[in-house]
Amino acid sequence: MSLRHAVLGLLTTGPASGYDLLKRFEVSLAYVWSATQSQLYGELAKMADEGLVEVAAEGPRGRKEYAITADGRAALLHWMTEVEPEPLRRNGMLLRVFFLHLVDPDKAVAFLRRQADLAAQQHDELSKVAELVEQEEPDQENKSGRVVLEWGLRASATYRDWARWAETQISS
Amino acid sequence: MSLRHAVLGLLTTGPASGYDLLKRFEVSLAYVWSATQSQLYGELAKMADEGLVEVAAEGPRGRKEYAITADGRAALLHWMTEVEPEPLRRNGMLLRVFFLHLVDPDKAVAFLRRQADLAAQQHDELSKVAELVEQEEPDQENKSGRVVLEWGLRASATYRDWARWAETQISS
DNA sequence: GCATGCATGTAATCCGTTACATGATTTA
DNA sequence: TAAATCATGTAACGGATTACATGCATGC
Repeated sequence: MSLRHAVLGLLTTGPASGYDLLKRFEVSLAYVWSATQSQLYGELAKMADEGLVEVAAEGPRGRKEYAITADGRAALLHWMTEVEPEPLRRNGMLLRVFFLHLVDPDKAVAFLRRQADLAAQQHDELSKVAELVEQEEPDQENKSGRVVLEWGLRASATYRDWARWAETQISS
Repeated sequence: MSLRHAVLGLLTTGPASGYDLLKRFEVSLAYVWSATQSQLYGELAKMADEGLVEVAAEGPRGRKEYAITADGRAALLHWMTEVEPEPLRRNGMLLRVFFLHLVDPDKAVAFLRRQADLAAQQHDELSKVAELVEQEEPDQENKSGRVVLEWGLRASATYRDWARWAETQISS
């Protein structure tokens, strides 16, 4: 049920079409909340029905620009502060590690090495993003973004270091 | 598609009924892979159809004990080493943080404080589990479990420290 | 005029959750 | 004998993915 809240959040910076939103899901929200194209269009239609958004303008090629309504804004704020985030309960990487004693030790090591490499790579990419962001003028809006970025940096470093440590545990 | 692999992994230690498996999902796999009762029974029936598991024994109250087959074992090993884990792409807590500039600063701080507390609590609980586990005789099977536990310890500590740091960022 | 990008929509299928429904066995 | 636990199954619904389908506008 969070897709609509992600949409509402994105619309707080101004009206946007489904197409615009899709790109913002792919870029800024890539690792925070993902959505497919067909999911988005369907959800926007439902949200318009329910009065959370409205079509503010129509453009060429059937483009519809949606704007958040007062009801939509209220729903967003309620969800942000009154609804508890669901803890994550599915992690395919960890599920594999849980049964890692079943595979050849060299395959287990290769698996962990790969996870460490992926995490290291992600950490490097985020570090580059962080450099760019640090040069921007700070404001309220990008402050939240920086806090999320910092989470990414810390999480990827933790993941990388854990995978390297795990490798030593399996080998011994 | 990982539910079946979780089931196969659990069955490598011996035959079990849907009911047995459900409890193991709730306890050992709680934060690794969750499943509901109706999902499990449905999946076991499908897996039996496909020859990944078989009914090895029947007991009182209609109890059916499932055992992993050679095909099931092959499917599990293939998935473990040849199929890349899906990166996580949805995190409701981070989605809220991404839009945290939209709420009153005191509500934002309260949100982060709560996340820090939850993470700290989880870290404490896992620490207690770790103490118990360290007293067990080490073997191949619990080695994987310890590696997962270590992930939990590191992830919860990172999460806790990040949330405390984020609080200072929002307040300033 | 052709390729690329903009732009929306629908259908089929799968996975997951919630709720309902039923009944046998054990234990206090 | 009543309560707790063991044990399985199904139906309805909602959310997510994949694939299909279509067509306009812009820039080269």
